[in-house]
Parts: sequence; structure tokens; C-alpha cells
Amino acid sequence: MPKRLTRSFFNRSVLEVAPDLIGATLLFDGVGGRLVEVEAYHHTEPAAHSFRGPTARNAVMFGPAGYAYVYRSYGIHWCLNFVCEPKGSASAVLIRAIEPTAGLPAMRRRRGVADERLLCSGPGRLCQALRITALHNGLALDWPPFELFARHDEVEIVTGPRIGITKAVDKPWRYGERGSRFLSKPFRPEV
DNA sequence: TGCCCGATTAACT
DNA sequence: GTTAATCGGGCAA
Repeated sequence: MPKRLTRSFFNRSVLEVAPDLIGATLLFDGVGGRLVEVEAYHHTEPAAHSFRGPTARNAVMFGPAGYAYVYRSYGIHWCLNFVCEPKGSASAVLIRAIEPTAGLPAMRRRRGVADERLLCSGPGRLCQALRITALHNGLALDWPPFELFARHDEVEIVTGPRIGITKAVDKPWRYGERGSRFLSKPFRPEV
């Protein structure tokens, strides 16, 4: 039986939690799969929503670790984050891509596409496939409808610059599973 | 109040 | 390769 991730798992540096999430399993109402791509956001750098202090939108980031922070992106999409570090650090991991393993018919119905590589490969796409919205902002990650299980196999992790940001672009805080077909974008091959 | 722009996606050329 | 869709946060005035 796979090991469930507890809140203490998230109560560490966001730079430790992010790579440990690669290969873990995320289910939401029984729909989901294997995490293959995440990004770390730390409150001390300007790319993080929490950089300028607490607001109504980012309040969950300033709470304890182990909760979901969901926000609207570009006025259209939803993005899912896991809050990390001791309360007040306001750091989180953005979930960017999942390899679908459970509930594929529901995902196809919600996304309107058949190709399984297009179901959850991107932060907005996976929220649409799992039907995650602002209603779920602030929910605990160790309690239904969320279910999280630690990886039980070895994974090769690659890192690179984060996607879609204009500030702190030098930080290589994007993590992915090497060779996965389900990444939102390829990682630049290492030299 | 008004303006700019974003942790994106899909549909274009 | 480019661009529209769409809306709330953040900041200037």
C-alpha cells in the first residue's frame, strides 16, 4: 500500500519538497495521476505571488503547510499549488503536469480532447481535468477530496528555469521527470 | 477610478 | 512563429 503524504511532508523548504513530489500520486475525487512537473516559488523572490505581502488572493500561502492554494491565471484558467514551509514563509509548489492514471474518461469529458498527453500537461489543463477551482482554495491536502501518495519507485529528476515568468527567471526551480511524455514543455537537454 | 499585465491555452499564419 | 480570450491584483493618480 503506498504511503500517504502528511502535512509534515510539506513543512520543509519548498526547494526540498518540490523534487520529492516528482513521481508522487495526486488524486482529486479519485481522478488524477503521477506528478511529473512542478515549480517552486519562494516568498523572497519577486516571481512569487507572496513577494509583496499578504492579500485576499494569496492569504492561503501565508497559512500553514499542507494546504492547496488555487488562483485564477490570465482571467481564464485555474492553477493549483501546495503550500510549503513553516507558517508565514508563504512559499508554495506549482503543480504543472500530471501523467494521467485514474479517471481518464472524466478527464476527457471535462477537457474535450482525447489525446491523453493533452489532458493534464500544463497547470491550467490539469485543473480543468481534475475540476479544481477557487472553491478548493485552502483545502487540506491530506483530506478528501485530495489524496496524495509518496512515490515508491526511483525517478530521474531534471531541473530548469521556470515557465511563463518575467522575474527571477534565472532560478532553476522547475523540476520534472526525465523523459516523461507528459511534460507541459520539454526541458532543455543537459550538456 | 483607471490602467497595465500576468505562474496560460488554443487557434491561428 | 503570433495573438486573442478574459479578469482580478497591484499600483499610480
